Amino acid sequence: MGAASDPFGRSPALSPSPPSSQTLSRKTVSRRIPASTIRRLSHYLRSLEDIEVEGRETVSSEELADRGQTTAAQVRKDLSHFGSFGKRGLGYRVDELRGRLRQILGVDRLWKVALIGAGRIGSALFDYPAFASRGYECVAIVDADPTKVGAQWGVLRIRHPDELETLIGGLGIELIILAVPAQAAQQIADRAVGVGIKGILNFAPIRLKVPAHVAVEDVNLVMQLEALSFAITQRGGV
Amino acid sequence: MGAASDPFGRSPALSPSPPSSQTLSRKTVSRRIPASTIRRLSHYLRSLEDIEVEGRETVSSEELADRGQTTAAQVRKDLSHFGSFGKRGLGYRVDELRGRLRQILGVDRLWKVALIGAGRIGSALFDYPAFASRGYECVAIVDADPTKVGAQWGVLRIRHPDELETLIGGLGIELIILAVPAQAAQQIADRAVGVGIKGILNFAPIRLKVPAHVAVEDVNLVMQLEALSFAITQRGGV
DNA sequence: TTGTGTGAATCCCTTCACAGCG
DNA sequence: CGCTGTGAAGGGATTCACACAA
Repeated sequence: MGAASDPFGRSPALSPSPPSSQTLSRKTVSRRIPASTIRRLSHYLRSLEDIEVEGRETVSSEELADRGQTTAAQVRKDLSHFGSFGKRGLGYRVDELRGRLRQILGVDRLWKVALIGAGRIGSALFDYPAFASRGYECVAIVDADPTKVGAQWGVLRIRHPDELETLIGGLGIELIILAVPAQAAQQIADRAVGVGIKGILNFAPIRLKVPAHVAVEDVNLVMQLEALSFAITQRGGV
Repeated sequence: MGAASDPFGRSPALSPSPPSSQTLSRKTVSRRIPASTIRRLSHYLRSLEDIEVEGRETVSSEELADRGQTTAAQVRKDLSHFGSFGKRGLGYRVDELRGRLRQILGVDRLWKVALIGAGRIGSALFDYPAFASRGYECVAIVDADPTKVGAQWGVLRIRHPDELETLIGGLGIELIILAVPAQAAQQIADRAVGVGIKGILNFAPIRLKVPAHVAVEDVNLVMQLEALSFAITQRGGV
């Protein structure tokens, strides 16, 4: 199974396998990081960017907590997994913490992404500004529909699935966004894994089977809608 | 804060407020259901539909577990929150369990949904077959862009945000899909809450502030991409 | 005998509370 | 004095193990 992701609800924690030496100058990242911590780090990063725009230079764990619907203790505990970034009595330097979080989350570099599936979802995601702003760059588009193959999207031309391996290998693609029908998803994933893909953002409503070194994040909007209708239904009596 | 959702990482459990009498003939649903249980129920439902297509009449907790990347004990525990649906020595009747799950998740009826924001994401979601198959029907589209207002999408015409309250009230809309820019999201949410909306599927990367009786589910693709790059980055040493 | 339903045990995440540094 | 960093406590969710029903 994929390392990241909650294929749904499982995965209590991500294990950053080898503590390994690394750019991050911190206390040998403690073995197991809760998946929820990572999600929160992502929010802290966003908050820090907002705060930076507001011109502030330091933040307290409490303010970060308020903006993220957590507690100050949780913020500190989350950060403590990776080191000590704050100054007692003062708080955190906004720009410094932002940089640290970018390192930790791995968004201090460019990621080459392939978009597999140029349907409705695919087209919404292609060139999605939020992705680009975090260094995720779509460098290939693949679709099986013969009427789409060859079409020009921005600077890219839609490729035939036969070219999948060539594209991934040739362009140094590490992540794929899988936005194909459920029946096709596993097969595409297998092929991508075969040529060394490292992570999959999966929109197909199935749990992909991939080796442990491949990370998978599932996007399941129906599930989320069902979580809403459950909450609403339970609440009211019927 | 909204009842459902994990504005990110928090919300360990959803509380089905009043145990209340209800259609479901089960042992007065035990006070607190883990959010992860609900996510899994959603998967079980999907698996059951697949199994039904395959023509099987019963399933064991073990098979359900295999298809959903959980354990048999977890499946039984999840279901036990709502009653005893299986037969010892046999398993679960596929059609019966499917019906129960549909009741529990609240998808045994139609939900009227408004799509707020007719941009890339909105257009990908409009008429999304997976939504319709679960009884979520889009009955209104709203967008602030003057060049879009009035445009015809299928049987619907895009409406001006001024009409938001009228539409929600007049059409009996209970859920909104919020696919507008971050700056506009809170304001729209407030207005929708003001006219009695019950749930929000939120694509804006902010934590909406809503009263406790309103459910919110956040969709945050950047966060998921960051979870991938974190997992990948940690794994390899750099 | 098979596979469910469930208390008990375990594990992990969050919260608490405070020592300690700036 | 203020606010971080963190061991310890607490609370939930998952896993275990088995009694029991079909």
